[in-house]
Amino acid sequence: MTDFSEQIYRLLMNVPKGRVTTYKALAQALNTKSYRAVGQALRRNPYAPKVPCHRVVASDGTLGGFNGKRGGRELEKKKKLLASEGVKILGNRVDNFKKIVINNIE
DNA sequence: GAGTCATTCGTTG
DNA sequence: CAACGAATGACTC
Repeated sequence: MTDFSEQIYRLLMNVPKGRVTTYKALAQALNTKSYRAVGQALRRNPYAPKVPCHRVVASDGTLGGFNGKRGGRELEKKKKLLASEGVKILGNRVDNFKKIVINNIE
């Protein structure tokens, strides 16, 4: 594992349940410009249950990569999971995203 | 060593 | 208002 993934995992851990993060925020927290890299590490999910990749969404509040990329049926699952966490999903966007999104991770 | 990728921003139609 | 392309850095094979 790389320090990069380690940092992401740590940041996700700092995101309380019922809240979501954006790739941009993570990338900024890691001081990187490649938002993709963040998603890449999450996609592999080096830390399966510890890194709730579904809690990470695009900067627009959309589901981002989990949408229509891989069949999309997992998307439904994630949507439900997020709703279960307190994050309501409208279509493929996060409700109150602006309120639950964390633009600034410690 | 090369290819791929879960994004984002900017510009143009 | 909407859509397309270009840029970037990391991870995997």
